[in-house]
Amino acid sequence: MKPITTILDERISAAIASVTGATDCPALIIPAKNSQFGDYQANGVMAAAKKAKTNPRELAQKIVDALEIDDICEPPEIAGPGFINLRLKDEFLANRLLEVNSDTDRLGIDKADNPQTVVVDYSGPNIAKQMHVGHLRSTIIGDCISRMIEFEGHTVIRQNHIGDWGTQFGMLIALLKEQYPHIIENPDAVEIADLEGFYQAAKAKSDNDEAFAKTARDEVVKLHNHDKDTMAVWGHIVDESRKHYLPIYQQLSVTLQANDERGESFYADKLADVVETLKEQALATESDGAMCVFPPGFQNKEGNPLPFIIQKSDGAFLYATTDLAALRFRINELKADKVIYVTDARQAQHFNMLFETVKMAGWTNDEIDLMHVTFGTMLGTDGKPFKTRTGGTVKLKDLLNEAVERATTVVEEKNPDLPADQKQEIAKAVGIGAVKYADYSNNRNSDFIFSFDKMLAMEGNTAPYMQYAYARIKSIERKASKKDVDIQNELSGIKSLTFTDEAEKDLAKMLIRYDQAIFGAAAECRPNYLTGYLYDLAQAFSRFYNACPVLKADDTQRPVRLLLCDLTARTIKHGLTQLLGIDVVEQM
RNA sequence: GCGCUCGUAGCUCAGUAGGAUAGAGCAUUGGUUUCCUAAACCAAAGGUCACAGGUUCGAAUCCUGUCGGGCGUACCA
Repeated sequence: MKPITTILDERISAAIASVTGATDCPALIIPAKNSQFGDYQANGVMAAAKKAKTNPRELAQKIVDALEIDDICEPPEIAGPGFINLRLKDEFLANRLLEVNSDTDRLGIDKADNPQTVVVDYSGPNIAKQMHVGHLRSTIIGDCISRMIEFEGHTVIRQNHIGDWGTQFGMLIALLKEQYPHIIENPDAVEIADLEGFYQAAKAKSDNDEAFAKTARDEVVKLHNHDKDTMAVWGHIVDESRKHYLPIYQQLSVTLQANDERGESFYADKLADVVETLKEQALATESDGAMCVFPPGFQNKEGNPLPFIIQKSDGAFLYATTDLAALRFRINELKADKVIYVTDARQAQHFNMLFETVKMAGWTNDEIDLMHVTFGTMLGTDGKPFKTRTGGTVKLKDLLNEAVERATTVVEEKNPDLPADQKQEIAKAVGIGAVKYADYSNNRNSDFIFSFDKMLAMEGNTAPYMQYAYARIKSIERKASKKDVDIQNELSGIKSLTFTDEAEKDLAKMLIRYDQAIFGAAAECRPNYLTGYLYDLAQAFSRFYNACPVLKADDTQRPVRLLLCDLTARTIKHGLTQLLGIDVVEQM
């Protein structure tokens, strides 16, 4: 279905063109800022009047006179300096709602006309270490972006650019070989429960033991030469690390799979060629012994050109080199039309230089959209970077477990009589949902203060608020049979709708706006646009629920209300589970 | 120094191309439960959108400057 704003925009833009002759004056339709102004407003008339050098209110009148829109709206009103205010006709709203309602899979949202291939790079844990809170934002924001773009009908290629290569693996391999001499023959027999602890031990040993440090360096060389024994141990480390982070993805309902991994190791043998190519193009030059590209517009503290270093003076490659190789791969091999990097804002300069270098090298073109989706830092309630009480890094596993524990307490309090396994299911959905939602609902560019108390207060714009709205609808459905209401029968019998209460109409108007919420959120990679919509929807439902009895309504009102309930539940469920990866529960 | 980013109610935050009287939640005050889940609903109060200029019919939003916070700025990722 064509979005309402698009329909209105086309009609009014056409009217503007017919009156002024200008075809470059869009109507600028948005949902009305204030309900007293109707349902939608056109903001474009003032700009059009300026271009045509006429009085905006007079122009608005001419546009309204030329406008053919009475199949959709009540007679438009002109207000203020030249706004055109539009109010949907009940009949149009009702038909639109029926149409959305009948589309079980996509809720009236068409797939993209021109599907693209979109590479989304997110999460990217360093596998020698546990996932900590720093990985949370990239992981879940990237996941939401992937889900939204995929739902729009594009082909999404998820890339988990894991840190699985480099000097730290030399140390790990050296220590493993030392402690488990048989690891080469039978790596699977060696279980590394605490990979990070093991890594810390290896690092400490390397700092204090010169012989060990040399062995570790030798292992790095062997790694680069794909020495069979060393690779076997390395492969085992990667396997073991997967046991740590895949369950966390599962717990978070993040869609990343093992086969989305394309880590640094994958690009290791492509790095020399990256440097060679850039040298041949005379883009890479030597400076202080390092191979550097100098994209214009960047400078260092001394005011000199800032290098994008692609090879260290000792010959080693860096993450800039790997990112160059990865981006070239994504464009050439994965055929990306768009590449989205989801990392924190501190890396903005790095990605600007990366994109600039790739443009200079001619590896990309104007058709390909390279996008760095940034986000701010997660802070503690003291406004400083989020740490444990003792000042350590907060492990993601611990944080998620605490969220579920706290949610368990709330469930016990609110609903002590439910079966234990159901309480556990609710606590999991609420706890994890609250953590994810708190992140999604913020503007991702802001630093945000992580507070269990705030997110699990479960009031306001939080996941539990929406989960609760959903559960209340499910409760109505459960109660229906006891009151001799056959929901399926009533719903399927609906041929037309008549609204009898403002709360019904307000809810209906929210329900037909889901498409816009998704388009806006996906286009700008801003999950908070989607959560904002879902919150508005849940609020509209809560008001409706409060004002309009459903099961007790009479035969003329009940089918409409049942439909509103059913579609609200489906929309909330779709938004939460399909796009945000947050579970809903039947009861809470 | 240069660059990026932020500064909105007591607190935590929204504010989707420059649009109308700047919005939520928490906290505060008051109201709603013989009724489908009160994890809810309704209402009141709360603002110099850091500050100063500018652009224009109109600025939290764009430009310039100032102040303040965070981050980045040559071989970590």
